[in-house]
Amino acid sequence: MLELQRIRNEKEAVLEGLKKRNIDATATITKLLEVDQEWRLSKAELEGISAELNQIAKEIGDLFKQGKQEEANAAKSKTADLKEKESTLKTKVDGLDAEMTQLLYQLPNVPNELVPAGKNELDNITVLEVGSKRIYDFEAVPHWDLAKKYDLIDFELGVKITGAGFPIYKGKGAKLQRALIAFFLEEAEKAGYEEFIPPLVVNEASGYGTGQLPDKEGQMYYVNEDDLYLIPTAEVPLTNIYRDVILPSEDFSIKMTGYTPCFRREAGSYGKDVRGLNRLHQFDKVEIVRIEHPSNSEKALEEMIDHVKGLLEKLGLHYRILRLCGGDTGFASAMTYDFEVYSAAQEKWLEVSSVSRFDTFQSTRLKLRFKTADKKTQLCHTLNGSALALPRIVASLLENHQTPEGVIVPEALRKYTGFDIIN
RNA sequence: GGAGAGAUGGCAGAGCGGUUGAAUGCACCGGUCUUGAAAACCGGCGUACCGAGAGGUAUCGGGGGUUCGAAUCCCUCUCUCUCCGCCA
Repeated sequence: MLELQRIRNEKEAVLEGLKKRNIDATATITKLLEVDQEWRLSKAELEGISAELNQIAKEIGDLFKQGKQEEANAAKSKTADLKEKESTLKTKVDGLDAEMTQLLYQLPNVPNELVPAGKNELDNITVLEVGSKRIYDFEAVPHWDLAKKYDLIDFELGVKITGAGFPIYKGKGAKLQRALIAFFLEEAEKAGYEEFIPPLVVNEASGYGTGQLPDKEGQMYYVNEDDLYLIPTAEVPLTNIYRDVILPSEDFSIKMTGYTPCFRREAGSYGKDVRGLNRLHQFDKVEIVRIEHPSNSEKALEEMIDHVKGLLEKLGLHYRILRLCGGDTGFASAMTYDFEVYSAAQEKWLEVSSVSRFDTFQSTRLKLRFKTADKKTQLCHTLNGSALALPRIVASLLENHQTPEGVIVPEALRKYTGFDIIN
């Protein structure tokens, strides 16, 4: 959620920034400022009346103490009118307040100055490409066929047990999952991230905290009986650890990591994009989350990017990094870098990681703050990234490391898998 | 699932319907003392919003009610704890 203060003070800059998302927020913001203006006036009036009532109540108390019953009772009669006004104004102020919140929820984050304007993925900027497309001297096979050939993943069996999008990993396929998770966690630990194992279901407040609610309500699985949501990413429980927290000093840098399964309804997906491991309802992911002083979030983002680069390089994957354009940047994000690995077999780039800085967009909702040296409270910045999500990494590994003899396991992974080839 | 108890400031823990935004202790910050530290003593110490400021308002789990006045009374929801049952 954008800070109201910022919209008041930098209206033009906010509008200009949102244009990069192809959003003309003029109407919303004009309305918002109107409501805000009225809210402030009404609130001032309300508080004046409350003050008056408080004053009278105090006087009545004193009169009773002095035994002046009659005067006290006389004073009581003065309040009826004020109470009536107070009640009306209270309703009005609450209504305006709710209206502002509603309007604020509609506004996405303002993109960072580096974010290019643009509509969709075509406008993203490739900032780096490492490696080159592999040339095959045989027909490259897509991962879903490889998974079948080597009996690694059974998609049909998953349909039987649960439904489409819930694959069953078996044998070396299962072990590869476990190896990747261990590898990613250990790399994160080496980079200074503390490991957490959070709950896989969260309450409503947590959903609002990181911005999944109310924007993406339909994307999460919902447990009606207990009013809980299955997490779509470890970002939700990990970041919410710091909901309603005021860090005691401005000297902090919180680095968390966690492996969790992730659950996404993916309503609206269809066709080729969902083939094989490309899009699942349940998948595994190691997430990295950071909570930073505003002055450090730029550096933190760089570090996270370097971390993900390191992972992909250790896995021997050819990849590129995109700086997403305004239109492709997520609702809550101020700037997002996507990592994509090229799949020759599918003849397309697969998104394997997304690293974002949210600035104060999440911490506004989370009420995540820190104390400055002069004892003021100030909002923290939050960031997060996948490091990494498994399915498309598995797809990439299978497709890019395939040989006629089998799939070669990257060196870095072997100590976790215990085997060096899948055949 | 059944029965009971409870929810107050960073923590612990008082609180009669009327200067209680809230005693007290601990923690924390500043100071005095000390060569330094500890101890002792003095002072400070929640959050949010409105306001240029003075100041005002709200907040004792959430919501509603009674009252001139609610942390204190009533209703309701949520959560926590204890015991019993069930179970990994």
